[in-house]
Amino acid sequence: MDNLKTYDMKAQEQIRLDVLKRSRLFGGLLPAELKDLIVYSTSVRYDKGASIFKEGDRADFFYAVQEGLVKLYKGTFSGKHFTFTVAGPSDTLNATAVSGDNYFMSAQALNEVVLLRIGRTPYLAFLSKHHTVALELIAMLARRLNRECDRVVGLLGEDVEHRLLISLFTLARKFGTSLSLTREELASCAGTTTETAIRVLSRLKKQGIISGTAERGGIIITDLTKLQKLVAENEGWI
Amino acid sequence: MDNLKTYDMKAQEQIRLDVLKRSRLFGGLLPAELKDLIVYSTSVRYDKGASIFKEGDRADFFYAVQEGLVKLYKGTFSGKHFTFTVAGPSDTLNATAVSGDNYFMSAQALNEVVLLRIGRTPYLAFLSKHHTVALELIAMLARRLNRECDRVVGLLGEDVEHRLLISLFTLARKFGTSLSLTREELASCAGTTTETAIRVLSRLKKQGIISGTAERGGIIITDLTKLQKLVAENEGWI
DNA sequence: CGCCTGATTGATAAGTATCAAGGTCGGTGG
DNA sequence: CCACCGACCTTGATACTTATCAATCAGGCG
Repeated sequence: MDNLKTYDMKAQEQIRLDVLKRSRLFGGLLPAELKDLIVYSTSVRYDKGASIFKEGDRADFFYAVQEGLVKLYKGTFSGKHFTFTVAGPSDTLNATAVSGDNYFMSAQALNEVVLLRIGRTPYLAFLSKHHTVALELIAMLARRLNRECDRVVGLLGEDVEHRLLISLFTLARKFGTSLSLTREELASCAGTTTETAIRVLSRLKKQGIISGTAERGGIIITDLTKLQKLVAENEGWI
Repeated sequence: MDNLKTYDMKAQEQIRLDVLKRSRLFGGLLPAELKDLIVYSTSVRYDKGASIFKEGDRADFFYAVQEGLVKLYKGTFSGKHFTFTVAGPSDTLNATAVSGDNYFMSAQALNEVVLLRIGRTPYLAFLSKHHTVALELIAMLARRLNRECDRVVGLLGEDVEHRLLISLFTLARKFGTSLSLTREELASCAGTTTETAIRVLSRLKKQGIISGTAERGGIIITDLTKLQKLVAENEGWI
C-alpha cells in the first residue's frame, strides 16, 4: 500500500516534470535541475467553466496546463470580455505575474482541466537561481508584448471579418482543425459579438471553408489552405 | 584647446550619465557602475519629423531620450498609424528590443531631439553583467504588457470620446497641461481620425476643459480636475 | 502675396452592435 | 420513453457610432 502510494507519487511527479520540460519557459533546463522545482508542485483539477483566478487577485501561485484548455481573458466594464489566448497543455498561465503581486488577467477552464501549480515563493526562488530561465522569461515577455501591440493595431485597422479569420487560423494552427469552442467564445477571441461571429461563420460555410454545423459547441475547419489564403490576403503577415 | 575638448567630453558624459541615472531601467545603479556603460554612449541629434528607426529594422542600437519628444508608433496597412506612447527625457525607446533582433515599432522625432545611443553589443553585455538591471527589465516588460492588454480592452469597450479623454489625461500627467501636439497626433494616440478628435475637442472647449485655440499645433488643458473626473467616470481606473 | 500645413465643419455612408424572435439539439426528470 | 427545459445557434430589422469625403478657413513662411 505504502509502496503503491510512493509509486503513484513518482508517476505524478514524472508527468508534471514532462509538462514543464515541454514548456517554453523551462524547456532549456535539464530534468535534474527541474526536480528542485517539481518538489514544490501539485496537480489541481477544475471543472468545465470553473474560475481559476481573477484579474486583481493576489498572485499566490504559478500555473502551467497539464490537461485541458484554459481561457485567459479580461473583462470590459460593459460586462463583455476579451479572450487574449487559449492555453493548452504545457502552456504557462501567468509566467509574467512574477513582478507585480496580482494577476492582471482572469483564467477560466474551458473544459475539464488539470493544472500544475507551484507556490509563488518557491517559483520566484527558482527563477532567481536559474539565470537562463530569467533570460527566457524576458524573451517570452518581449514576444507577448510584441503580439499585443500587433493586436492593438489589428483592432484599429482590420474589420471584424478579418479579425475572425485570424482568430480561427491561429486557433487551428495551435489546436488543429477541429475546435471545441462555442460561437460566443470565438467571438470573444476576435473582440466582437456572438451574432456577428455567426454571420461571418455562415459566410465561411457557404465558401466551404468550415464544415456544416459540427456538433453543438464546435467548429470544424475543412479547408485550412483557403483559410490561410484569406488571412494572408489583407496583410504582410501577423 | 585640447583641454577644452576633454572638458567638453566630460561634460557631455556627465549629461548622459544623468539621463541614464534618471531612467527607470538604470535608476537603481550607482554612477560608478554606469560609467562602464557611458563609455560606449554617444549623443545623436534628430530634426523634427525625422525617423529614428522603423519597425522591422535591425535593432543595432539602444536609445534613451536626452532632450525632446519621440513618438513610438506602428503603422496599419491602411496607411494610418497608432501611437503607443510619447517618450520624453530619460525614457528608453527600445529597452525591450533586447531579445528579438529587430525593432517592433517605429520611432519618430516630434521636435528637435537629442538621443543617447549605445551599440547593441555593449548594451547586451552590460545587461548580462548586471543582474538587477535584468530584473528591472522584466518588471518593465510586465508593466508594459499589462498596459497594452488594458489598451486592447479599452479599444473594444470604450467609445472614441472616452479614449481621447484618457489620452489627454495621460499626456497631461506626463508632460504638463500645455501639450504641443497637433490634432492629428492626438488622434493617433487614441486610435481615431483627425476629424473625430477635433469634434471631441470642440465639445471639450465648450465645457471649458481645454483652452481657446492654443497656438498652432498645441492643446492647453485649463481644467485638469474636470478632465480627471470625466476620465474616472466611466471606469474603475486605468 | 501665395502656398502649404493644420484646423474646422458638414453631409454621407459603412460597419457593427443591439434588440427581438425563433429554431435546434441534448440532457434530465417525471 | 417521452416531454420539457435550457443552452446554443441563427436570422432579421434597426439604430448608432465613427470613418470618409468634401469644402472652407486661418495662419506662418519663403
